[in-house]
Amino acid sequence: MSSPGEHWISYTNDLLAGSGLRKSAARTHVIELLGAQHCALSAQEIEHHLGTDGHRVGRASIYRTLEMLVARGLIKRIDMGRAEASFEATMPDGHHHHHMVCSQCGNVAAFDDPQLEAAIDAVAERLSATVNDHDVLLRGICGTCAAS
Amino acid sequence: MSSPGEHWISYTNDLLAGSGLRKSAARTHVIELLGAQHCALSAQEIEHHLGTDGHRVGRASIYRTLEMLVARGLIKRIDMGRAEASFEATMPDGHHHHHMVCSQCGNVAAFDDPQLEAAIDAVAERLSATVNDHDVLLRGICGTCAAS
DNA sequence: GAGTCTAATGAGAATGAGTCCCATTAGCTG
DNA sequence: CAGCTAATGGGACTCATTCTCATTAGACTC
Ligand SMILES: [Mn+2]
Ligand SMILES: [Mn+2]
Ligand SMILES: [Zn+2]
Ligand SMILES: [Zn+2]
Repeated sequence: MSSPGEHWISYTNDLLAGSGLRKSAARTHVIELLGAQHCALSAQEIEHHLGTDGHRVGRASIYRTLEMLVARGLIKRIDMGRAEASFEATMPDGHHHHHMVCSQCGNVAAFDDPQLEAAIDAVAERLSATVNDHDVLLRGICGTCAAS
Repeated sequence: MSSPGEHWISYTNDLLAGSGLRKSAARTHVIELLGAQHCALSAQEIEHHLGTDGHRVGRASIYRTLEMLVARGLIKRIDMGRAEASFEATMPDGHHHHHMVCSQCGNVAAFDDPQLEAAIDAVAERLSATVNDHDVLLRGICGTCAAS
């Protein structure tokens, strides 16, 4: 059984293998951690998770890897209104989700909505400009906070 | 002739007048600058504009004013992927626009799309959570950059 | 396997947006 | 005008992110 995350990991490794990049433990660990996630992680969370897993990686290397992956479109930087940015794998088929942040507890929920995607494509069509990426962030009250 | 910005300024001043806040030059200048804008400004841009206009205001007061206005829903904090956040007036009738950033030159264009708003309302309906705000950011190539 | 070249690493310094502190200024009320 | 205290602003501080640079370690040759 190969999860979508494992698919992304091998896809990413294959892509990087043929790019003149040397193999490195630091990069491998960051990529495998990102691939194991179902939602975004911040640089700090990555540093902490890797440390806990016994695969400590220098902060500079984490940021360098993230920058490199963003530049190649393999991950996406996501800003959720917090102090630090988050990063998540981008599926090669373009499939993705967006986020809703609870303004009370800060909890983040992912959602996937084809009709919203269609609406955004339509907007891009209406504006006569080339749109190649978009962010959507909803803010509101999550279920847990609503029941209080 | 009263522009929408002037309307926002008086609306804001009226609202603040009946809130136990003292009148202050610093706050007044920030509010008038924001009201004169048709799109978002960063704290740094505000500091610079006010300095140029001969109305220098301390950085701390600028941030305090922005925080206060955000807390009362009079302005909105907008993150456009840059290092600093931007802020723009929120019209009392809820009317607003979103932004498209050129990934080449960084230029920002505002757009207003009722159909997109309807689509977002529909998403909020589908998720069974209370959604009370949203951000949308498009990234792409602007007209100027496309012609190069 | 040793030698060479240089990409990659990581500790720590540097940067910079935003926050905090606190002595001073200036609205407001009587 | 006096007294009270909200508001100001210079500058210290925080903390995410970037930069520096001496060291490590892939990859390729012999
Ligand atoms: Mn989408
Ligand atoms: Mn909208
Ligand atoms: Zn919540
Ligand atoms: Zn452009």
